Amino acid sequence: MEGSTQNRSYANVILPLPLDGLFTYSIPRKLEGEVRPFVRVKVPFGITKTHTALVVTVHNNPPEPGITVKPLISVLDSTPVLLPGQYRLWEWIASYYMCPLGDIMVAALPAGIKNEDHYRPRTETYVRLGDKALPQSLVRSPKQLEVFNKFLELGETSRQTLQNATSCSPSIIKALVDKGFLALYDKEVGRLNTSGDYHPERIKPLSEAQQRALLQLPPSGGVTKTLKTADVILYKQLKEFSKEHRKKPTFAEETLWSYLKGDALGVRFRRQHVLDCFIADFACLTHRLTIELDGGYHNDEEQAEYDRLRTLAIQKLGFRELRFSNEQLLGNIDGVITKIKEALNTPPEGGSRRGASLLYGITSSGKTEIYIHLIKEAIERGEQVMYLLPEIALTVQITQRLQHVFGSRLGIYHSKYSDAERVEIWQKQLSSSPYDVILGARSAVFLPYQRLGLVIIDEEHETSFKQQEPAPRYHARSVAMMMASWAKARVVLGTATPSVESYYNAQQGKYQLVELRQRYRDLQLPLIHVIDTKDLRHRKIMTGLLSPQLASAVHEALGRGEQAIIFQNRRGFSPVVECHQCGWSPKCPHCDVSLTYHKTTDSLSCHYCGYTMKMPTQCPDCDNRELRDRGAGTEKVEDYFRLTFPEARIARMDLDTTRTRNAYERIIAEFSAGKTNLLIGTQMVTKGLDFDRVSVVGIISADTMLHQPDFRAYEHAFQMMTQVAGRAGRKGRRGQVFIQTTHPELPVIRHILKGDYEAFFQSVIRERRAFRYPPFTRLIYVYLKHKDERTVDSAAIELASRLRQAFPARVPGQALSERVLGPDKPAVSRIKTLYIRKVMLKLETSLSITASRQAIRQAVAALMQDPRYKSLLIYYDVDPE
DNA sequence: AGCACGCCGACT
DNA sequence: GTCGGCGTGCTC
Repeated sequence: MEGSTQNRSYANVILPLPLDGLFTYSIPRKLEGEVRPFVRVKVPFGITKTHTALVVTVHNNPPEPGITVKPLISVLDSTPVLLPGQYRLWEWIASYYMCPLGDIMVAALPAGIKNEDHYRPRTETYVRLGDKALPQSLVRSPKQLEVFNKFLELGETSRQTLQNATSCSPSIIKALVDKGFLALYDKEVGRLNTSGDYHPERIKPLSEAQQRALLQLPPSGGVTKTLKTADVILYKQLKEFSKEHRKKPTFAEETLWSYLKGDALGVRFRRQHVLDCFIADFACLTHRLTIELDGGYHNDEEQAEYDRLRTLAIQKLGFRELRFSNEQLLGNIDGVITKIKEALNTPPEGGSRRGASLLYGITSSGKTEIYIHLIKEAIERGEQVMYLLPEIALTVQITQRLQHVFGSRLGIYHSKYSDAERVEIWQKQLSSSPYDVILGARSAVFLPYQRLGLVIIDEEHETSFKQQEPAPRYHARSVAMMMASWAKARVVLGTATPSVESYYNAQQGKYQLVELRQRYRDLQLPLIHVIDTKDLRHRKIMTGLLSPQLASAVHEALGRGEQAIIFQNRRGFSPVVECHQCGWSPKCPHCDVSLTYHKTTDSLSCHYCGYTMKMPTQCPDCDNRELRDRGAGTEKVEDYFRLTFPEARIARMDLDTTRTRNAYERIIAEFSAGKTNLLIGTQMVTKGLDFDRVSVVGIISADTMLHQPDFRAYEHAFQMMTQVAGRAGRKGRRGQVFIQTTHPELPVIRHILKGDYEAFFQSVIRERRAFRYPPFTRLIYVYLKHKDERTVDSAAIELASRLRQAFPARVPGQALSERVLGPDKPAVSRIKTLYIRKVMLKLETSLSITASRQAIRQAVAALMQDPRYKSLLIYYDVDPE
């Protein structure tokens, strides 16, 4: 706008949007001195919006003509929020995983840094009931009605939540607002130092009367929501309570006191599980905790609560706990550590990076002791340590243990932590006194590290290190190894069931292989039985879900006061419901999947988009009342066990029972304490939990794992089953594992049975080589999405042929040498009303990645020239799991 | 992503 | 004739 172009400077920034590339803004004179790389700035974007962007470069080159430059609005930081090396990592991820830089910014920065000046409250658009619903204007469009019903069900929520819950476009909500049914307002969320993400408003549904009045429906009208009266009452009390006590000590403290004194309000809080949400808050705010509560408890429950609070205090305040447990030491620990250290300090021939070690140790062979030892040494050298674990393995057991050893030098970082806490850790890592050790899930790779010296990736084989759904689809193991190589840091990969890639690398001499073959105190490996369910069913010996062998083993174990774990890798009651007469089966209206029946809620739900409906009482096609369910999920397994073992104390652990903040830990704690003795669950039960009294593990059906249409199916099946099997048999008795399958003859099963990883690896690697799969090739999936099926289909066919030109088969005419496969309809070929196709690229590792990526981008760009494909959505999955 | 613009069909 | 659905394009 101003005339002078002298000395006028510009900033190139990243926006937290799924857009590639940087945007250029001019820097107003008065802000010139403040804008530096990696400070956040507020910028105008589009006609109405402003965003918090991150400055990457400051320069004097006016942008190309035709681009209008807007001035940035303000500068939010006086010091950078990123270390220089971090941006390099972002660039690497964006290019390697073929995703927009903006998506990486979204994934990397905690929301509090990303969205606003984190010292001020952040606002979110919330939806409430409109005040002037026009009497005659009924909600006519089915989409609007769906959204509105969802709103009635959820109560006041953020606009985003409502949008996600219904997978609707923003315009639908806007339409409802225009009609006066809904209204929007800004709400402050995510204040610093509140760790619960609990918003009382969220649990306030509308009364039935309100709903009906609003919808102008007769009493039996379309709204079928059961109101939770208790929630409303609770909410009111919460509100009044907080109003009264605003000036006093924090709400959380009062609430907690109220509970501890046992007065009525507190008791109700307890019963409602609301208290849990405040405990972390409380621990975060005050030191008085340990002093005031000490000795003040009367019974076991309070004692347990106290222990929990103390743990939180240690975590949140860096409070130093001076109690050390007697670490059980293995006889050979010194030898092992010497060997690892040797490996870590000797770079492989010709390589510039430090060596990486693959620590292959069977369950309870003492891997954690080794990590602790290595971490201590790294700290002594003045280095920082990044310790990655899969989300589900980050349990109290492991965090407490490290807490005991490293106290305030340890920071914990994962998605269950509130945003405020994540911001705090981020800030601390930027400061002059960062945590020496970060224990975290995959997103911990994005934290700033100033002097990274050791990277530990535990449960290295876990597929959850690879992010699946929103971009960036990165593999934390690969990212961490990249970081380590830049920082010249040492790497330890630990696992009881190495991934095929890592073990192959070890064999090739890229990693040093360290094996721990001895189990702690010479614990015996469990005895594994493979049960041929096809045969048993055929001979009518088995009719339900359980073979007689497994049933009697469970029976005996429980009788002896021992415990059992039952694994079924599928949640819900049954994955398919079907009409007995005409074969009709309920499908998701938005996705290409059958709806899963959930008995606890008597509803059908889609595990891809979250769509839910009531279970119909009769078939809508032929009115037949007999709807049968096929297949079994954890709910059905639970039901079955309750019938078969009425005396058992059963707990179920899956996504549905662990929704709330502390449910997971509670289930584990109860099982660990023996309050329950039969644990039924999905993958969650396989993870790093050490129970002493589990003598039987049952795998209800191995078939679901073996039949995945995926080249990694056997690898995953082997890992999963070996991991569950490892839960059996701790002290004393030798554990027993029962694997029920209709394919007992498969080599994988044999390998699991013998616990023979080497043989399993050999058979898999042979196949991978023959069929040119990783680690011999690199896979890139190209996904195409569109709401019209014919459009995606033709686009996918065209893209595949363009790619085939760029990547011809190595030997023309020989199917096995194809580099481009597909297009395919993925197993779930429609999600959230979009049809999906996939083209697979199988590229030799010898091909240049950079050149390949460019060729792919070119092919896609050429495809997008076609006006029919303008609303086509394309994204990539590099190194899919 | 999210917002505005602009084109179509179903109502006053 | 207009309202409001929905598709398209653009954002420094």
